Amino acid sequence: MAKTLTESRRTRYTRSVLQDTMVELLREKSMPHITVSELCSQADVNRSTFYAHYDGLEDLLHDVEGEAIDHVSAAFDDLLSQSDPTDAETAIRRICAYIADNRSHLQVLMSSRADLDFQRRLMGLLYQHDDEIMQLQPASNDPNENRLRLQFAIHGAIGLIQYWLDTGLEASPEQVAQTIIDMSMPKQHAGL
Amino acid sequence: MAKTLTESRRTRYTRSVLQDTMVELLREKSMPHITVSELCSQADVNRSTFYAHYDGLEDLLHDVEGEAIDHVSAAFDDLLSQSDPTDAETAIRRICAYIADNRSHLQVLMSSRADLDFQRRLMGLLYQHDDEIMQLQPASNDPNENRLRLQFAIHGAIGLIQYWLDTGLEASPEQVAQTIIDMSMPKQHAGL
DNA sequence: TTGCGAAACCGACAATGTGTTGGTTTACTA
DNA sequence: TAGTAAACCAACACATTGTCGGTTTCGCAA
Repeated sequence: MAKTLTESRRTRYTRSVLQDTMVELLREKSMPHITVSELCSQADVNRSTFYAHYDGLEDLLHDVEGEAIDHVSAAFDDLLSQSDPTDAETAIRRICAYIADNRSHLQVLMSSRADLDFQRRLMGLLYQHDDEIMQLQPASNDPNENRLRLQFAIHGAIGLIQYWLDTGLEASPEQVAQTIIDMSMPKQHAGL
Repeated sequence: MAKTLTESRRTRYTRSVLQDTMVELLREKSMPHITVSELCSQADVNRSTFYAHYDGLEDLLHDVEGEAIDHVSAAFDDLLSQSDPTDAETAIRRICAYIADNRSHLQVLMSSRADLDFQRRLMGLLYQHDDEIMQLQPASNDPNENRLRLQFAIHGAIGLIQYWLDTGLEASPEQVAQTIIDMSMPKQHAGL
């Protein structure tokens, strides 16, 4: 959120309408094809009012994403605190279950219609827990190698989840979780 | 390319200037912040002329990507025909070497400044060779599981390469290739 | 080499979207 | 219930977009 406006019932309602409309529009078309005018008209909010709240469409989207990120982050911390800190596998399974439960918003934000910002921020979240992910892999003597593997694992996991959401969650959460776990553990090799 | 125009020295030149300018601009700013006007001014090409060749900026970008895809695809087929068809690992190593050699264009097209189209088309290319990739993995009885693993592997590989390009190719091609190979082979598990 | 035709240039057009502003109306809240 | 902040409204200057009809330039082929 860019513009700071007093927090009241009315402002909260207006913001929420704008946010919801943004998500609705993102179900139909991709970001660059959405205009402020059309959003306001569909949200039944005056265009001036929109600019009183946000700098532009990206700003609004960022706000929507932020809210989702907060939810995910909270769920994350929650799940990780519950499970044995050494048990990364359980955490992954729970995360997949969480995604399945909250598909509606995530489906839109993870799709290619929105920014890449959400994916980026999600990756940032995963980086904060990189030690748990590393745990799935055999420690390498070369720290660079670990970084490359982490990249592969995070992109792979997010890509897989995106595919999962795009295909209407055909696969079960357990199946997805297991795939992530299996694939995050590389085949051992003799080294270069 | 949308508009069909006779192939002549002049048209080829104009197209190439427009394409090059697009890539230049993409080095500075992302797609939605580029305008037709600015592109034409920088390319020193009349705006009408631009519209004689392309429907819009996306169209032009698509053209640029198409050319790159053609190159990559050709290199792909070339590499695969040279190497033992059962030897996927060698092919991956050669692909990484190819990327390192042609970094300049790929660096831009793979970045988040451009479309996601290029990534998508690149994935499509990989799908055509899914059997080679599958080869790296233990066959599963469940075809769905194979699909999920393929998703993970492809997204992981592309994400890793993107990271590699973004960080100015710090790692060596061999290192990247080896990481892809290692990570595409999942840890065995007892099944669900 | 020259001349024809296609392509590039030029200026202008309506249409659409963007931010911003000053003034009015509505509704929460103290 | 009165005051204030937020929402509405109308209008603005500005930029960009596609699309014209007309002119100039260039290159290929006779």
